[in-house]
Amino acid sequence: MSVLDAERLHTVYRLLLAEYGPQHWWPGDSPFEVMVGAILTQNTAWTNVERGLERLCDRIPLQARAILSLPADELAECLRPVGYFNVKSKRLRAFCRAYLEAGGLDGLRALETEELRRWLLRVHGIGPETADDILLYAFERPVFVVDAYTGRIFERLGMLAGNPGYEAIRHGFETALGRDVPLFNEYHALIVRHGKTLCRRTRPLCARCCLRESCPAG
DNA sequence: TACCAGGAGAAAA
DNA sequence: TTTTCTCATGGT
Repeated sequence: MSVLDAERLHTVYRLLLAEYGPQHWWPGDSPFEVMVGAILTQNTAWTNVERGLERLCDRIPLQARAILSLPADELAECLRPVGYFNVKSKRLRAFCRAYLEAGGLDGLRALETEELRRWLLRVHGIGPETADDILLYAFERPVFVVDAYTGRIFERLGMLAGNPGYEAIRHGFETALGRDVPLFNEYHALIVRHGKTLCRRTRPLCARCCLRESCPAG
């Protein structure tokens, strides 16, 4: 049973913010760069994404038409440091085609949040987490991003149980916290920061975890 | 050396 | 419908 109540979630947020400080996400100069980064960072460390973006931007401007103008194999070669470069080359091209067909940034901005989310999920290579990354960090829509760290950390805190699934967890956070874009932005970034630092599967259960002494789960 | 990373889609059961 | 497999470079 899940117990994602507002008070406990805010307590965890305050602890994380006190421990790590503001994370200033997303690291991208434009909404389009955020969207590209969201696709490239799937199951990949951000440092690898930065290398790939740098190689890509050395060749072309970071624009949908320019990306599509690159032959698929050359795009993949640019993306080699990212990992999964053949897969991500196809996904990025699919996104760029859909993006242009939808009328670019203005066309997508005109869509209501749920409509935009459905549009994103229809694009090859964009699943729930990537769609929500894009909604929150590129379009500033009040959508909470759930990732593997979220499930891992809040299960350990006793606030999630029984593998409730992506949508249920997302709904739980959004219901408890309200539609607060700055809070969602910082909270997800802090979860990732904490997860990277202390909560890998192979490490002891939050041995030095900043949440341990003040664990909202008691 | 082995494990993991800011997942998603295809294939198999 | 649910579970398992595949994609891949770079850091720890």
